[in-house]
Amino acid sequence: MSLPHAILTALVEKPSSGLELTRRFDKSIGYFWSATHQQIYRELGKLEAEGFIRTLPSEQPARGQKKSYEVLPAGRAELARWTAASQDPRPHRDTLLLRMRAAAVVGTEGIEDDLRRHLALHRRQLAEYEEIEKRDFPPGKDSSQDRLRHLVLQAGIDLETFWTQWLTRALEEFAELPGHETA
Amino acid sequence: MSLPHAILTALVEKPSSGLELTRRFDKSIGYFWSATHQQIYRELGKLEAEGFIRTLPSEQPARGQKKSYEVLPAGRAELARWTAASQDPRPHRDTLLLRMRAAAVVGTEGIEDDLRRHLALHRRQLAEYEEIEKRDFPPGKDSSQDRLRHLVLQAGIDLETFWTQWLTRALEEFAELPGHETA
DNA sequence: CCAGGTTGTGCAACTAGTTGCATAAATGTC
DNA sequence: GACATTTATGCAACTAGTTGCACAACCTGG
Repeated sequence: MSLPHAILTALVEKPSSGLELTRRFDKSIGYFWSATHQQIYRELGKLEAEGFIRTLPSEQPARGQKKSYEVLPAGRAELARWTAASQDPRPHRDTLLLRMRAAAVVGTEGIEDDLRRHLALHRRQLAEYEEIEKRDFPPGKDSSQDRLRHLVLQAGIDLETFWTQWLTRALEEFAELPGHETA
Repeated sequence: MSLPHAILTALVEKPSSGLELTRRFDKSIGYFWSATHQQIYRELGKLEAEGFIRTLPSEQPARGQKKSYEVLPAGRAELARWTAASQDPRPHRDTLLLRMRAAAVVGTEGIEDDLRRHLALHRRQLAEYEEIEKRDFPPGKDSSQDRLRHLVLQAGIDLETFWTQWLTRALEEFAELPGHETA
């Protein structure tokens, strides 16, 4: 299971409260491991109970009161252990490909608009990644940390590039299908 | 939710028993929507209760006795409805990218072997897809159905190609990192 | 000074997916 | 014909993730 480790990583990078983590999961970390605020609060509770993190001393705990966490040595050790441990790739699920396959047997009626919508979303995401690359990884920034982080971003860029290309191609094929309406 | 629709698609393609479906989910459909046999049996029960599928008449139902299902008109209609309905891409989770990001803060100790292992797995999968392409989509087979199915397979090929290239590049970067052991 | 929005934390219930195990029939084998 | 293996169906319990809602504190304008 990966959510606790995603949180530990985020907290090692910078101690944060639940809401700050939620926001960071909406970008950055969330690009390849999403989580809702409820998952995050629940997990923070568990991680604290296990002695992997603790609340920053300064703040007094009260409901509706900001509560920041930092990673303890045990948490860092657990993160290192998990990172080094061998793991099988998890089976991969993609609704759009499934729908394409269904469309092959029940007809393509209606799916085309959604392909266009997905194409727009992936183009937007790609542009966002390229923006981040320009901002955070100018030439010359190449400490070990920077290189690893750049590699991760590169994976995001390549995946979005794949989707835009594949969707473009799919839409071209659709245009050539018999019975297709040409505007 | 997509599992019932994955099952409907598989059953429209060919009526099957639970175990046959399980086997088909281990390849083909399972390449982009995996499921265990327990998920499948549970879902078959629900789909039957909802009137989307029925057991093939000939067979008598008994535990340990093969029981095949076919799709009813209502099931086909539901599949068509679902296929055409607009859906947001589901957030995407990747443990390996998460571990790379963790490695940037806790060190790359130990992760390299696993990258190599993943590279081998993705190469194998890519080879398998290319085999299927050669077998099932020789030039000239291009009915609408074939073209759509080929498109789906192409996505699989492109994704595995991406992973092999990205992992190769990641391993090259690792080799250049300071403190890296060169054999 | 209080009504309404924003920020922040959190519980409870639900849906989806996984793991482990039980059971029954058919088939091969000594 | 007893025994092990394979084929096939299925239940129960668990883990992971989502959705809907409640609640407290703070901040801001009339």
